[in-house]
Amino acid sequence: MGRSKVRDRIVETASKLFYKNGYNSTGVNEIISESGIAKATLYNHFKSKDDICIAFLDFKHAAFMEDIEAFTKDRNEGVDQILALFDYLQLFFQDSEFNGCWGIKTVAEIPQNNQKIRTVLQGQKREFLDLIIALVTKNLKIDHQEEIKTTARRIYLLYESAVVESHLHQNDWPIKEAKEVCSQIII
Amino acid sequence: MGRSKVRDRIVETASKLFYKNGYNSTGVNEIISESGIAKATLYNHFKSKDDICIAFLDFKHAAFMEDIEAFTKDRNEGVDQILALFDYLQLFFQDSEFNGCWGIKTVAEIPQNNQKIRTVLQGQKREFLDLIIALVTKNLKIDHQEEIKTTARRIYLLYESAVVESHLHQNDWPIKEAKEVCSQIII
DNA sequence: TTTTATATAGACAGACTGGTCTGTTTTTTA
DNA sequence: TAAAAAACAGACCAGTCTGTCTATATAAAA
Repeated sequence: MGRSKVRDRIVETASKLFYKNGYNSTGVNEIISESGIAKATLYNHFKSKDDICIAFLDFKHAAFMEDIEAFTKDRNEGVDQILALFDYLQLFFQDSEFNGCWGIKTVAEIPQNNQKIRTVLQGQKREFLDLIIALVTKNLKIDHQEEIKTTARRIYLLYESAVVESHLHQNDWPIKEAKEVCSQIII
Repeated sequence: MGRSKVRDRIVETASKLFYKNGYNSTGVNEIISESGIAKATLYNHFKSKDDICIAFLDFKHAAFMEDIEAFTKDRNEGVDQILALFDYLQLFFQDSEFNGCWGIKTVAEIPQNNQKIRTVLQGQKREFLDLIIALVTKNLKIDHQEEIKTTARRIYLLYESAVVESHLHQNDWPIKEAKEVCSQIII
């Protein structure tokens, strides 16, 4: 998707800064000085800071989906592939750059009326839910479509709370507990 | 705790605006015009906007703890009092003023380095967890202290995800699913 | 080589922010 | 009634922010 080298560098730099310091705490001047490009160049590629925000969300989401898909695929088929979600999160948590859920935090920062960014995030979470649905379908022997969906939703909720709460409490007990509840659900 | 009528009015107005429109989107000028007080008066009661933020968090938290304690107490002893947490949330969700978790959203808005507000929120979540521990102790016949804590933490996680995700998806399925998983845990 | 597109640096506009200060008026207390 | 405390209005300050603009340099395409 990278339409140009310069554009990629902007998105990568902005993503790093947005995730580390927050959307509102990161000014466009910081983005341009950090990525070593001119302001006019930035506004040549993005019509507004909000547009960079969407590119940031897309960038993080795409990397996340790719990573987690690869990570789960490496496990033995069955419940392991589902529980791997929480092992992935555990690694993510231990990373020094872990800073919670970029999506939820970013949406919390933007004004209420900015529906576009909200919609983008909803779509991404929906995609993540679909990934879990695929995992459940493949790894658990469940007949009813409705039960698959329900199970996936519950795993999704557990995962999401594990991200947010491990970040908030600066401790990995939410990840461990969420994984444990998950295993109770799927076994 | 209301040290004065004026102070109370400031906190109530600021809380309403912070919760509805967000912390950064609400300026002190808006707070003073909405509450009909002078700017000097505001800065006579609070040394900075951050201080108003803490008062806001305290105000919302105190009301929440009081409400949820009263709400659960009204149910029959046993699992009902625990599941009532999610019924309370369902009512909260249906309220036109529902706007997610004020704490998580506010902390997401403030700069990384503002440790004070983070610490306040952690303390409040810890208090909420203690409330759940008390509920579990009272209503479930669990002997081991460690198992009580573990159970409470899991209920806490389910509740938190239900708040955040029902808000994000603008739908109450997270509340229903969280409640269902909770009942599986405690029965 | 000339043209065209895209990069550069950085000044600038204009709106908005949190917070201070002066001076006046009202309310409470003694 | 006199004194003290706390409210008022609002100008003002210093700084931040996004986004625009000018003018120049570079690199690719014709």
